[in-house]
Amino acid sequence: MNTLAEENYLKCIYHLSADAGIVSTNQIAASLNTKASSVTDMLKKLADKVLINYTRYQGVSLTPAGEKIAVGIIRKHRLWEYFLVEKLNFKWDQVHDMAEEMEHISSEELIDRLDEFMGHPKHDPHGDPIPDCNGKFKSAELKPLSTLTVNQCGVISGVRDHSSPFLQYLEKQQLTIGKTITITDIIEYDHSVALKLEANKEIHISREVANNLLIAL
Amino acid sequence: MNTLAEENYLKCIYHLSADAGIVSTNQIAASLNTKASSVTDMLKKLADKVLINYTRYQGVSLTPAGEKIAVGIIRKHRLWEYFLVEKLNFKWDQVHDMAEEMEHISSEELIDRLDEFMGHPKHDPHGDPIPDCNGKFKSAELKPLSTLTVNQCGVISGVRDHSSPFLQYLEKQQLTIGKTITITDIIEYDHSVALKLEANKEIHISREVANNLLIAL
DNA sequence: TAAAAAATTTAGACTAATCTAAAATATGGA
DNA sequence: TCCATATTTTAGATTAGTCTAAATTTTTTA
Repeated sequence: MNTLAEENYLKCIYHLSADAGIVSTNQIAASLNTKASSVTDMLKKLADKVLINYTRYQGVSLTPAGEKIAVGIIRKHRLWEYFLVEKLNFKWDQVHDMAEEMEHISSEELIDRLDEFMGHPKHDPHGDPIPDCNGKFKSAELKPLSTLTVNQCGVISGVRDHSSPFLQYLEKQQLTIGKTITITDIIEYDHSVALKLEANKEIHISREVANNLLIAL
Repeated sequence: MNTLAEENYLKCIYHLSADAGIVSTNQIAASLNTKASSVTDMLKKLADKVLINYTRYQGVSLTPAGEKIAVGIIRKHRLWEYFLVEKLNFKWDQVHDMAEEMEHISSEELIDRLDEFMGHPKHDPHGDPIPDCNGKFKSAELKPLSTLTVNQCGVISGVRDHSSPFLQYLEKQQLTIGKTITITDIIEYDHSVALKLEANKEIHISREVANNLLIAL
């Protein structure tokens, strides 16, 4: 079908274009830890396969065919993450690298059966939505915690940073998916945030943490 | 660690040396559907890494390090096959190609947790023994059904041919792992075998089938 | 709006894994 | 034991993906 490298480029372009629409060569190079010249080579190949729209110097976007492949890989990634956490008892900060390998197992039937085995979960352990077998999914309207105001209340529903250190920090602070929080104070000076957890526990987080925590109102 | 190709060569050499001890370049080429010259190149690389014992024109065997890697891959393959059949309800003739991909997922912790999740199974769906996390396993003393004599009785415990058509045929004849059979007749003319299944059902199989069915006495 | 800076592409080279064709070595039968 | 045949290795080429360095194009800014 497609090579490992091709799949990784498509997935990367998909994620980057969520923010930007059109994605630049340098963005891809930075995201994949490779060089811009390598990216250019691959873009030509993907354009030949009609998986991306590409004109020299003008950046790229996915074609419908390319997007379909990317979403399929993301579906696999998130289902395997769910499996690793729910069935094999891994922590949410341990599963990313394993899922990064498992997302390239090719069988569609395998992933559909895995989906069924787990009861068609709607979200992965980090709160990201899992596309269904047709690639459909709706991403909830989430806002960074940093955009809330005092007394606003919401449910932790996602993260913008998937790194282990960040996830471990959240775990320690009990700031995990599904928890309800209420903003009690916002410090003008450094934009840090004080908030109340369910058991009335008060905690205080930096602006950066608040920026990377996504809340459903 | 090691590349996909290296892992496949090591696994292949492991399987071939079960019969022969020392394995020839041509045997490997035939088994991997590649050319002898490609095999020679890879053998040099594996010898440099001290994963095989290799002298030009003299065939190869695995070093302890090479065998350890091969057994690790086989452990993964068989555990994933067990998972696919027991948890995702695939048939025993459907799982080989998927496991062929999954055996290269690198995490040791993943495979150990999978092993635990499934209750440390001792055999895969085809009756092959699953090495434990130290690479230890004992293969039962199995004999091809074709070597039994009239009135001998035993339990179907393995197959020598893992191809879908053979496994599907066995399934249809209810000749599956764990079934007890008794030889009722051996036809001199073509060495075909008549046998009795548990429910006193009588069936008749060719010499070739009898050769590929492994029995524990 | 033109020069400087940044981004991108091209050119040429490298590695891993493969191939074909030719050369070298081993083996088995007369 | 020697030759024909089979097996294996070498030589040289190819493809995918990557790299560095140089050239080109775009963007910024003065």
